[in-house]
Amino acid sequence: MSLRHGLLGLLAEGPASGYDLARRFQEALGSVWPAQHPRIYAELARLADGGLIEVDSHGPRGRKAYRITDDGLAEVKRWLAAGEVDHTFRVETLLRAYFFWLMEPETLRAHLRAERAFYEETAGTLRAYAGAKDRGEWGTGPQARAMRVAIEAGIRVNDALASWARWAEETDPMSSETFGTAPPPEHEA
Amino acid sequence: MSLRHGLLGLLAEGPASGYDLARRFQEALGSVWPAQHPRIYAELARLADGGLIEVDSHGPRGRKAYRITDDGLAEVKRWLAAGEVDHTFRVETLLRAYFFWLMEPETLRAHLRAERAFYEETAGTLRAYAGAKDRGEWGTGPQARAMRVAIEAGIRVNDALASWARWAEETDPMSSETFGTAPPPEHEA
DNA sequence: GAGCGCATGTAAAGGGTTACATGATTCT
DNA sequence: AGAATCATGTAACCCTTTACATGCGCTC
Repeated sequence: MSLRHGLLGLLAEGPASGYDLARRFQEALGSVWPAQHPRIYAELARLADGGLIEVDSHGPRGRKAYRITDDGLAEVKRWLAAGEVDHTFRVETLLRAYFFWLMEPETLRAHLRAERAFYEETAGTLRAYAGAKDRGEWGTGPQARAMRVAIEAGIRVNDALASWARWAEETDPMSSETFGTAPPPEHEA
Repeated sequence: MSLRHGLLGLLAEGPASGYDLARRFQEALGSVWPAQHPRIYAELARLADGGLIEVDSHGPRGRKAYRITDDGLAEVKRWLAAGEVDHTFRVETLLRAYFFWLMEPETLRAHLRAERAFYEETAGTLRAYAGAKDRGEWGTGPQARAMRVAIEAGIRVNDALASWARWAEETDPMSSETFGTAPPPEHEA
């Protein structure tokens, strides 16, 4: 359950409404932690109930902005400091790989091509963002720096998966006698 | 909802009971797709209800082994062939990176060290598995080859995250004036 | 004044986790 | 005989997704 802490973290940057948070979750964290508005509104109500956030202001069409409280800020920091990191890696691409042996060779090749294209494109997009950050186009404050670090992780992971898909295409492991006879693959960049 | 297809995929290798599947999900897919036994038993009941699997045999202490049906096999293959891959990347490490700016410098350094150690160790373990596979110690059939490909993805992703954590430790982005002034980082292996 | 985007929510159904419960077999 | 482990399930709770519902304010 990290939606709770994700919301607190975003609110630590400044007051925001449920609508804002839904948009920012989608844009900034969407590929890492999807969250739809119903859950966000529900969680905001719970957080307000627990005194971790409070209503900051009322705006135009029923808009309600929340502000993080001292208790709330302490809670995010506690969460970040506590080492209990869940290292589960929920990525469908990896799950599917276990079942490649069930696929027709041509289907598999098409799949790997598409995957590689996707990860290469994503890595490229992230690199462009990173470049903009490095040129200071998004500010140089702590948040911008943290975002830069997060983007770097995204670049490296997407690169890794792109290179994996390329490797899998090239060694064509499911239709040849590659394994059990050939030397282990080199781990190039 | 991929537990359904994960179960079908495992059953495509041969009959198994809910208990078996829970163990295999934990061991083989646990770091990628966690699944607890209550959900597995429930899903098996649903799959049997839909005619995608059927009871294969009854064993010792109430053991019920299931077998995949032709419909079930067709359904996994359909799923694998359909290109609708969800590229969401649910990894808590990445989520936390967005909030690094809320951490004390020493806490952050300790966190990055621990993360790097974890990913390096995991990559090492996977490399050992991969070596065993390459020596043919786990057979050379289609399943073993698919497993090898999946492990390769794990190695590359864990390496990527280890190298990211090392990079973040070294550039110390949250306590220095690295960004907005320095040249972009090199993307070494 | 028509239409779009803002903004909040409820409802229903399903997915996932944790705790509880039970009994059978095998091992020592 | 006692302990460990095999094996299946139910119950409660929470998280997540999708669909439905509503109304305000701005722009054209």
